[in-house]
Amino acid sequence: MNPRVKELTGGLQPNVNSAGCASRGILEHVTSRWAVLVLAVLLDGTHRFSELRRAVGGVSEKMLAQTLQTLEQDGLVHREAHAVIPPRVDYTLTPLGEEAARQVWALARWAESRVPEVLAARAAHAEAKAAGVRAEVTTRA
Amino acid sequence: MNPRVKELTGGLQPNVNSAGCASRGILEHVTSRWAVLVLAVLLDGTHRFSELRRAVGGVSEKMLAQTLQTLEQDGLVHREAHAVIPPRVDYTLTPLGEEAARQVWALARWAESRVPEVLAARAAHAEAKAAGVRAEVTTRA
DNA sequence: GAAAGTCACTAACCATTCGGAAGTACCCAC
DNA sequence: GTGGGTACTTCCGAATGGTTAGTGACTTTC
Repeated sequence: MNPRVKELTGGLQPNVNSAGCASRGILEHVTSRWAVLVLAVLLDGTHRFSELRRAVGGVSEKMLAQTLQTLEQDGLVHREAHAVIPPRVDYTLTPLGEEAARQVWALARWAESRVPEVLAARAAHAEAKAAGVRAEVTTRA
Repeated sequence: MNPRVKELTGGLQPNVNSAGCASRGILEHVTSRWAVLVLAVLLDGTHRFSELRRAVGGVSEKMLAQTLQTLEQDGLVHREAHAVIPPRVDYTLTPLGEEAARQVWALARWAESRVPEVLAARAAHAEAKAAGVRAEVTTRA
């Protein structure tokens, strides 16, 4: 496609780099703070609300409920409410959700495997900053 | 390992599901709103600040600067400032950053490929909600 | 000369989103 | 009666993000 035409028409293909593109919103949902963790946990199979709550350390019931609702709306998670008391709701990944979950699961494993390197980088950066060696491009008077 | 012992000691392996774990922070940084996009763009190679600003639609200079700083501190991005006027700063993925970038790049492509399905799910969900078919577990009086 | 432009940030202030705490309904156990 | 279980919802404050203006050192234009 002629680049000028693409620029004028905004392009016909989804592009996460385009601010108004639907794929941007989808990506934002999937990579949001709690969704990443919830999706990865659900890869183990169906979970109840309280099971998810316990599995994902630090999440509040509010944020969990909110996250699950978003994932359900996007069609990534299937919610099944049982007509029982106490209430029981099961959450399961849809096929679409599984695709996303596999990817964020790998990302989570990557983060876990790289803790020493990142911690070392942070320490080095803090040290360099304390020594004032970071090049200053725009110097404050 | 004995599950009881693991529970008491908090586990020795990094685990994103554990709220205080360093890997949680790493994952949060990598999956933060603008980092995902910046990492994916940098997979194409070194970029200047202004190039990144243009490539990632919708990001402000403030958020871009903030995101790049975080990525630099985590050791995912290498920042190289040139002693020239106008200022010129180049950003390049480190080997560590490349690993993360490849994963979020794949996720971005996935999001782009699944726009129709997600939009359909959202429409179906809105319709079901309007029809009031979502099962209510805790009914308001 | 003044004004505007380049670039990569930073500061100040306001807007939006997220988080903490409490509440909801209906049951059971002590 | 109190407290527990479950899956949410509501209210209000805290935190983050967005907008706007500013910074410095130069260059170009009028």
